[in-house]
Amino acid sequence: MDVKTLCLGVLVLGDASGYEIKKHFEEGPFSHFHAAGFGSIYPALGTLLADGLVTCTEMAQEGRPDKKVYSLTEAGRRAFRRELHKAPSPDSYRSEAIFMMFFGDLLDPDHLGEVYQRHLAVHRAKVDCLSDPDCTVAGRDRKFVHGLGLAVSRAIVDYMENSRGVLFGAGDVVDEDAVDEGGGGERGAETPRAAE
Amino acid sequence: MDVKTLCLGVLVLGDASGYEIKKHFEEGPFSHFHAAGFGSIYPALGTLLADGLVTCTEMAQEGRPDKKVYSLTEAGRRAFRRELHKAPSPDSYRSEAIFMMFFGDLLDPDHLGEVYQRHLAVHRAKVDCLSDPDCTVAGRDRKFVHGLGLAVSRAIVDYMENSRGVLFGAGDVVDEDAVDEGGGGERGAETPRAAE
DNA sequence: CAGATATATATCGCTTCAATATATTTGTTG
DNA sequence: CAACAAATATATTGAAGCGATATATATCTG
Repeated sequence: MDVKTLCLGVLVLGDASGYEIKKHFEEGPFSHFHAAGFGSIYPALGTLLADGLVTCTEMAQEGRPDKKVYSLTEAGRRAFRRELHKAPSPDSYRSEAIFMMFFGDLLDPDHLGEVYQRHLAVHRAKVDCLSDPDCTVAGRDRKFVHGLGLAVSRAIVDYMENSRGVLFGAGDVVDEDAVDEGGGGERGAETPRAAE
Repeated sequence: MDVKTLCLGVLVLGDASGYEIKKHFEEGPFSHFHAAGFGSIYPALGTLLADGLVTCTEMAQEGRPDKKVYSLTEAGRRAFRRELHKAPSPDSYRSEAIFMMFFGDLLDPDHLGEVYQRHLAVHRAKVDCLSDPDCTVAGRDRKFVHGLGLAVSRAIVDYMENSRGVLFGAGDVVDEDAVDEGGGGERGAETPRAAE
């Protein structure tokens, strides 16, 4: 399944521009199980347009740059359903943070603590986001997928909180305040201190 | 973090050939959170060799084709530790199966049931594999990562079993024996013909 | 008023992936 | 025992995708 199909999937939910499609992968309901960057979305939309699977309406807006809003055609909808009926390729999960923790014995304890805290913070933020009532979705299948994402993130948070000692060794607990956010400045909300 | 670093990580665990490195990503402890194919492993090993981060011993074995066994050099070990101290890039999880279930309303009910059963079977197999005492690893950090993988797979299995009704709708239960897989076979099992 | 952030599209080069080619041995099955 | 499939082992190639970057403008923040 390529980026073309992913784009068709977003367009099933409603018309969108390339920029908005990317936001769907970053923030929307797709963010838990797929991703795509500009470098693949724009060429994909070009191909889809050439193949007649989408149409494009240029919206010259005052202020912001022109917006190219893409809509699914009937042929596009059919092509999407056809793709959905193929056999799914196996899941792939990649986590550099977990890779680093796996080699924790080679790591500077401070850095290990930072990687651990950051990873935990990311998944806590995900739980918060998915628990937010604003974020609820319509339709039984959407609800199912939403719940699955929440269950996984909760499992990660629970495990990491309860098995902290396995990673850091009992009696050798790293000072938690030392690993305060400071310079990183990405999406991670402030780190609520862990259970102790 | 590129494939070169991933290969160095495998070689930290012990000398290996390209073929064996790939098996580590398919079956070993890395399989839960990373992957790499031949098309990236062999070029990566070539670069590492040219950079002096690994050495290569050609083992002319009777029977099977020659085996090129790679070993980490001191420079390689240093380079690996340096890489490990960079900031990890965010996790990425991609699942075509979940994508399909998300659009379950557009799917043939048979195909939806198949995708669901297959996905559940894959994660049940993962739980079995990780619960197997043969599979236990040494070292507190390895144990931590191992436990994390198990926790996630368990959460997926539990959620999918308990929330079956959300996806399929109460009263419209799909026959379970139709797509049963048994415990043992993992990905390679025979493909029951899909719709089309 | 400066600088950062958000909206919006697009391209380039490098990395990575899936498929395929080659060669040999071991296991299976009719 | 011949025929075939599967495992062991390395390598290449073409296509796809990702990260970084360029461009342009508007709004928000200090």
